Parts: sequence; C-alpha cells; structure tokens
Amino acid sequence: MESTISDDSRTLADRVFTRLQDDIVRGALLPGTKLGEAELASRYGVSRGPLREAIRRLESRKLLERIPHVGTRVASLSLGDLIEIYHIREALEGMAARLAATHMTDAEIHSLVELLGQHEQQQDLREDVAYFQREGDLDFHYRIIQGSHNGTLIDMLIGGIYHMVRMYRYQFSTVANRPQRALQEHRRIAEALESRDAEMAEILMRRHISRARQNIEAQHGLGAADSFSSETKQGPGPVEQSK
Amino acid sequence: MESTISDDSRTLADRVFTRLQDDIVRGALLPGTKLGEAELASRYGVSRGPLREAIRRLESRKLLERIPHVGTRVASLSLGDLIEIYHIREALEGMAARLAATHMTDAEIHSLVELLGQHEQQQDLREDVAYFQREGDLDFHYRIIQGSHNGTLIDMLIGGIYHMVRMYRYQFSTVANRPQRALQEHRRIAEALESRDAEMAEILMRRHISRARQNIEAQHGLGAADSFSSETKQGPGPVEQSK
DNA sequence: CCCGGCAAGATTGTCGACAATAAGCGACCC
DNA sequence: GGGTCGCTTATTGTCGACAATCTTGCCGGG
Repeated sequence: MESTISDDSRTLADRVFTRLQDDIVRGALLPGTKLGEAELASRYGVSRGPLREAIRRLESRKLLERIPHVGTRVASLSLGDLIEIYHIREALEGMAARLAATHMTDAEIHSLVELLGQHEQQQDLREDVAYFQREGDLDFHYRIIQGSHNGTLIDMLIGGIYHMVRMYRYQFSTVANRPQRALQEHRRIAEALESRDAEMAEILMRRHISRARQNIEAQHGLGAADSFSSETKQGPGPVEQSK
Repeated sequence: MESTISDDSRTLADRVFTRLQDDIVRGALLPGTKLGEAELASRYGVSRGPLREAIRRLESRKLLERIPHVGTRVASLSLGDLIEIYHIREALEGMAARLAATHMTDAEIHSLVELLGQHEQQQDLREDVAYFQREGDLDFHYRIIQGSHNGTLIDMLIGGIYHMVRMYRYQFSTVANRPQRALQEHRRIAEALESRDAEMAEILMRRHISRARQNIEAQHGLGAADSFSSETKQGPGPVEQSK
C-alpha cells in the first residue's frame, strides 16, 4: 500500500537507490547484513554499475557501511547513535518549529490541524494504533520541517536524518508507547503555530523531542551507550524482499 | 589516525572523489560549470566508472547538481542558501560548543588556546592575514566541533556542511574583514570552555556565528532578513561556461 | 599442538564498449 | 517568414568482462 510509489526516476541507479533505501529503512535488510554486489544486482535486476552508484549514495547517508575491498554491510548502529541523533533533532527541529511559526502559510497550518484531527480519530478507533501513530508522527514532523521553508534545513532533516530515525524505529521496535501524550504535545505545538508564537513553538518542539529521547533511554535500559555494538553476524540468507 | 586527509584512500573512486571535492571547494571549478564525464575521466586519469561513483557522492553532499540524461554541474548556490547554512551552523555549532565545554579534555582545550596564540601572532605580523585567518577560523571551529565528542554531529558538520562553507568563502571571497573582532570572540569562547561553562559557550558561539552571518548580509547588500528564501533560481548570469 | 606462510577461491575494483536519451540543427510545411 | 517535425550527434546510462585484492583453508615447521 504505497502511496505515490514511483518517483519513477528515469535512471535505474536512482530507482535501485530508492528501493534499497526502502528495504533498509523498513527492516527488510537487517543491520549488519553483508550485501554482496552480485546478489543485490540479480535481486534488483540491474547490473553492478548502477548498483554501486546507489551504494555510494547510501554510504553517504550513513545507511551503509563500506570497507574497501571487503564489502558493504547495512549500518548497524548503536543506541548511543540514536541518542545523538535525537539531540541533533532537538536543536534542528526546534529551529524548524520556530521558523515554521513565521513562514508557514495559513493553509499549511490548517492542513496540519486537520491531520491532527485524523490522528485523534484513529486514536479513538483502536488501541493498537502503533503503526499509524508511528507513521503519523513522522508525518507531523515532516510537515513542520517543510513549513520552515528553509531548503537546506529540509534537505538535512528529511534527506539526511529521518531515514536513520525510521530505520531505528523499525529496528528497535521503538513504538511510541505513549501516543496519547505525544498527540497532546503535537496539539500544543500546532496551537503555538496557529498563534504564530515562534518562541513557544521552538520550546514545545524541543521538549517534545527531548521527552521522546528520554522515553527511549528509559525503555532500553540506561545509557550504556558506548559498549553496545552487538557484532553477531547475521545470516545473509533469509532476507525477505517485501514488494 | 591519519592527519593527512588528501589521498589516503586506496580505491580510485575515493581518490577522485577527494580530488574533485577539493577542486570544487577551492574554486578551481567555478560554480555552474558543466562537467562532462569523459573530460573529467581523462583529466583525472580514471575510467568513467569510479568517476560516476564519485559524482554520486558529491551530489549527495550538495556540491554537484545532476540532471538525468543531461549532465552534471558544479552547484551554483545563492546567497540565500549561504544564509540558511549560517542559521543552521548557529544551532548546530552552538550545540557543539555546549557539548565541548563538558566533553573536551584538558589537553584539547590547552591545544585550542595555543592555536589562538598562534593566530594572534600571525595577526600581529601582517595586516594581510586574510588567508591565514580564514583557514585558522575553520581550524578553530573544527576543533570545537571535534571537541563535542558527538560522532553524528561531527559527521554532519564537517562532512556535510563545512565543505559548502568553504566553497562559499572562496566563491564570494568572503574574507573575514574583521579578523580582529573574530579573534576576540574566539578568545571568549575558549575562555568559556576553560571554565567549563557550557551555557556561556553556547551563547557566545551562537553570537559569533550570528555576527558572521550579519556581516555577510551587510557586505553583500542584501538587507532583507526575513524573505531570504528566494525560491526563484536566480541564475548567476556570468558563469555561463559553455565551450 | 599452535603458529606462520602459501595457494585457491571468491568478491570487489576498474575498464572499455554498446544502447538509450536529450540537445542541436536543418529542412519542410503552413 | 515562422513554426514544427525529424534527423544527426554528442553525452549519459548500462552492461559484461578483466584485473586486483581480501578471505579462507591447508600445509609445513617450530
């Protein structure tokens, strides 16, 4: 059920880049999995040329780890890295919220409020709203980032950080275990945007992300961040290719 | 640990990536220049395969703009983008300074202070300290970023943003026209780090970068602070380098 | 029994050639 | 005379093959 599937990027390299990124982010390829070029090439039905270009791009995005003459593996990242990312998100998305309070159009804000309404309905309908809320949360943040109208910031956040966030979420099953509260916080942020209160929007957004981070820290034990690299070699065989 | 960043990489693709990036950042290739693959391949003495991989990586770093089936050009970026970048630097390097105040070792801080001493001497020796101060400024910021001991932040700043900053500096000849003042601000930041005052370090760093941004804005006559998001792709006319 | 060197296998890195697409240009039609 | 269509050409995209390097298993020596 993919909406707007195709960036039908004209070139094969771009398409395999997108597909590979999706497979990594969605957890179809487990972190640490060794990716043989020949295998991937036959899997995606392309030659090794475009595949290597895609790999280099994913490597730039820190989704793949490559060692020259050895091979490429799906980036297996520690909990500490996730915490680092959340700290950065706090700074960057706080800034995005502040900018959004000024630069967002009325239509954009209205649409955002509508989105929150949908989330509330979904919340009312089912308790098992993990997946929807999870995606919805991303959607909410996406819109505010876009609302900053700062192209560089948008690229950095959406093109550079959010893929990692999504990968972590799937990996750790970091389902928002407090969707109720998160939704309330979203609502507050939206209210600040509606009243064009930039400072308040930034503060609330920073708080929101900070709480999410604390939640993760508490959920996964404590912050023994450094020595947490489980090097268990995952078997390369059972990689499912979800269409 | 390798200190020389030049061409330490074993593979041709990595080396041509580094060399191409250097040529772009240092202004050897003017923004807007169309890069033919065959020409570049012969210039760097490699085949088109590794070259294309390097191009894809530079494209990810926003140093190259590529249009499928059309070609690749050196990213020609507007002044507005530079302002955006400085806003982001303000948030990110402010955070870096705050973290550095806590996580930097005494040795690192001491070395930083020594570096500032060298800058002062250079400043005393010659008035035409543009180049040294320029590189020195980068060096100062580099060290504080590294001092944050936040790997993701370091990657994002040094690997993702600073190349653009350097490119802009060469392009606009944005030489620090107030090295005296900048050096003073650096000194203050270092003092805050010495006294482990995280909050102060962040505030001073944010101020420092904010002033640099204002300086650029004033220097280039673009007084419009709010509407810097000129979405219209203002082609920098004179760089039409077609053969 | 353990360690170091060596060879075989496999995988990655690189290259040259072929195919597909878009820009440039001229001729033809309105 | 202007506009549009089709062809030419150059450039990019893709592919298969060759070479370099790392890994792995084996053999011999200490």
